Amino acid sequence: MLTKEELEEYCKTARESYLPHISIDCVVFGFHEGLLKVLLLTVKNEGGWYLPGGFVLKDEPIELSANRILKERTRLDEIFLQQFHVFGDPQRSKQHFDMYKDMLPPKDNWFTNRFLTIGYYALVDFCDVNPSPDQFAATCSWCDLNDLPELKLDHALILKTALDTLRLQLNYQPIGYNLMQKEFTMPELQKLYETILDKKLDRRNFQRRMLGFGILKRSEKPRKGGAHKAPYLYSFDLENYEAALKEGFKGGW
Amino acid sequence: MLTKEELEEYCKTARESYLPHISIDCVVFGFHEGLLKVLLLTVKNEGGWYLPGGFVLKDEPIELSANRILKERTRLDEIFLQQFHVFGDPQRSKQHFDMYKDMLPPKDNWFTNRFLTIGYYALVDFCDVNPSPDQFAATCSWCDLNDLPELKLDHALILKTALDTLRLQLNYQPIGYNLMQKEFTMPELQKLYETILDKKLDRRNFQRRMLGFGILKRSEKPRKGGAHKAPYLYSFDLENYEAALKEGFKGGW
DNA sequence: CGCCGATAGTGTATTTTTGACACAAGAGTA
DNA sequence: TACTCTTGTGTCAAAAATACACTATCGGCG
Repeated sequence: MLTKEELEEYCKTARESYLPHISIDCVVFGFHEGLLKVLLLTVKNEGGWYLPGGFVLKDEPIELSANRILKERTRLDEIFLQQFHVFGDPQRSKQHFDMYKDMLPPKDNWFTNRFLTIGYYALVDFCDVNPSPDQFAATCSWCDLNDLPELKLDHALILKTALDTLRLQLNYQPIGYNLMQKEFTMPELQKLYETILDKKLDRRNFQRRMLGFGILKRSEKPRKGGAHKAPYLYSFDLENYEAALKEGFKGGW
Repeated sequence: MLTKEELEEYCKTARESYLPHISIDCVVFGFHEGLLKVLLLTVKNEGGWYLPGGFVLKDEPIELSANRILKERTRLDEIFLQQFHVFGDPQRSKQHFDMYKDMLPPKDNWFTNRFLTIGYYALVDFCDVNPSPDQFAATCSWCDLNDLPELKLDHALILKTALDTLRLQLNYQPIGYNLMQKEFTMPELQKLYETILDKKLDRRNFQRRMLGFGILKRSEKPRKGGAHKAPYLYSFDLENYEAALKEGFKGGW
């Protein structure tokens, strides 16, 4: 929560720099140890969790806005970002900023405006990311999708919509490629599919089908270390992968 | 094109009523005689074709905006509308309204603002629609998708994106239901699928598969009149249809 | 009235893909 | 070396997709 002076300063800058009434919220997905994760923030001096979000500069393409916002708020840069929905309920942020309501007259107060928010989902390699909060955030951390805290605003809806989109686009977007590490085992990839689809898959049929797409390259050396049979390592054959995505992977899961 | 007085009046009303920097454009699809059609407008005293579009009232949910805009501009009401993409290039409308640029100072001039536009696609029963232009439009008419005029602004991109979305969502949205008349023949439905997918399908396999979904009811009486064997009439079994859509029709085309 | 052309309805053999399942192989551990 | 756990691979039956051919019925025409 901001002091009156901070609020005034912030609102002034915001009005000068950003398009009014428009925001962007990002759902950043990562995958680690068989679990889907989302990057969430908490705000200083305030309880509750938020998706990383921000505003659109007056002369900035929105794709770049989304990228910039993520970079500013989480230090992530040049990652896979995909617009998925606009949330335009006039009430969606109405009560939320009540705390600032009386500090400034409505016409000066950026936060009592109505905001449409454009939802983007992002896919990152969990291991590449070292979440670190920006000046406004107290914390920035990965949360397990199965164990989410309560989210502020309509961010739970945005998150759910992102997840539904992910599920629907699994055959048309490079989701595996962007969420997995460079090299991975077949069981790890299967776990990702199972998590996104929320459904158990048969190990052998999954492997047959995946290999059938012709988008995987098998590395010579298996991964050692576990107390079991060493699994082969795979990586995506980017050329074939992209060609296959244009058609979509046929068949359902 | 507006006179200076009309422009002043319009800008004043717009600033009072609408959210700035945000617009909505609608791609209205219809299907008639085996061809996909799109509803396009021309503007009075100006060449060129546009998608029907408009603005969001300050306190209006965007879904209602889209509905209202279509109603105002084309008299269509309560039709299937689906948000599909936001177009946010800062240049997308920059040059377009140059004709109004010098009539009013930039801060008063609604049209020299940057606009993000939210794309909606709409599906209507062609026969229900009697296109009629509103006060701003000179004409409002169906255009064949294979024979489109040149579109203003980035409306060609918006239209193409809508069409791509339609193709991807064919198995998840009630596209057939909303584009076909209440009763239709199997070859007519097949033609719709062929048109959207831009691909020939086998008559017999199409029929078997469609019937296999269990979403069609066959009417007792066939359609008479043509100089050929009378085809059966079908209609959608709405209950099964909606249940099936939740899962998605499995398999590709 | 019967034949023709065109379109619609239905069936069947073949191939491909899915789904279910079992066993062998390798790596660490006791 | 035997055991456990996990991964890799093969096989068979069922289901689905594909390719293709025949029959039925309408209106029109001689």
